Amino acid sequence: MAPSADAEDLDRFVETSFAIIAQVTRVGAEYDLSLTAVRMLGILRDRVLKMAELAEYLGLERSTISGLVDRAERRGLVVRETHASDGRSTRVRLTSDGQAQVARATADLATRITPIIENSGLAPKSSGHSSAID
Amino acid sequence: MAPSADAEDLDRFVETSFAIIAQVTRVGAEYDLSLTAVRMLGILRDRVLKMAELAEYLGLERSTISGLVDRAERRGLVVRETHASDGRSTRVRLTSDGQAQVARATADLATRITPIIENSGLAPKSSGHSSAID
DNA sequence: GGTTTTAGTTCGTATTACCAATTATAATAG
DNA sequence: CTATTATAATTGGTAATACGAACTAAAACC
Repeated sequence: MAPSADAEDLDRFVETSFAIIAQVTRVGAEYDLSLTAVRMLGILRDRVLKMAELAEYLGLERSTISGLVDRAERRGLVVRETHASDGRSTRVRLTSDGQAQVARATADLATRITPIIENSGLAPKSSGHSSAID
Repeated sequence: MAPSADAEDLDRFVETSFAIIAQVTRVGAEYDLSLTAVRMLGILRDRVLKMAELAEYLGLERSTISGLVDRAERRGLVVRETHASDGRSTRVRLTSDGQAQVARATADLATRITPIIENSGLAPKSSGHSSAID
């Protein structure tokens, strides 16, 4: 089950990952979004999450998420919605504008990432299929 | 040549990359090093570079590198060496302490990354071989 | 010698991130 | 049913990260 990777493969995989993140960062920069902001918007593509859940997904402190959402909200990319039955809880949702930007950015990304994969020494494992970007 | 990736593969690759970077970030945090600091030290593993070259490798401004190297130098991980024949040029080199930390961190990383690769839907392309982590 | 390039640094500002403390709401105990 | 405890998120303080513009110092060019 799955030909496991040796030390060189690991190095190559880390290297390729850095290259990809560099591209994500670059595309993000074109939209004036940080890597973290891009990650957050990517996660919110198909979900509505509470602040604490976002923190969990991103591996960051709740206080960091507050600022992150503040800035995204100020730009109209996301909105905060107060939970009906629990007044403490806030849920974050992409606006339609946010959705549009994420869609465009994702398309840009695909273009940039393809050549990296082709030169990575890594290949998709035939067709397993089970997408989602988070 | 090389079975090229479809849209789902791209998504999966981006997702896996984020997962890996999250692990690199986590291991870095254990050594109190940022993702960028880890990248820098990784690059310097087998090289001595000028400030401007480091900026190039990392895709950052020279002014950012100044601060980054400042902090790493303050901790004894790297040293600045003035070029003999060109008084403007500074070269950055890992100290032996820096080398030791990078070696340890790299080993830690391998442990954490292996399972991600196994579940990534991606596989090393047989044996091409040509390592290096930068 | 004087101007122009090149290499790095410094300064001001915004973002990112952490931790500790705080506010507001909910749940639980007595 | 108030009083305590727990949970959700925010605020404030600090450090690191990153940028661009302005600056210093050392070459290179003419």
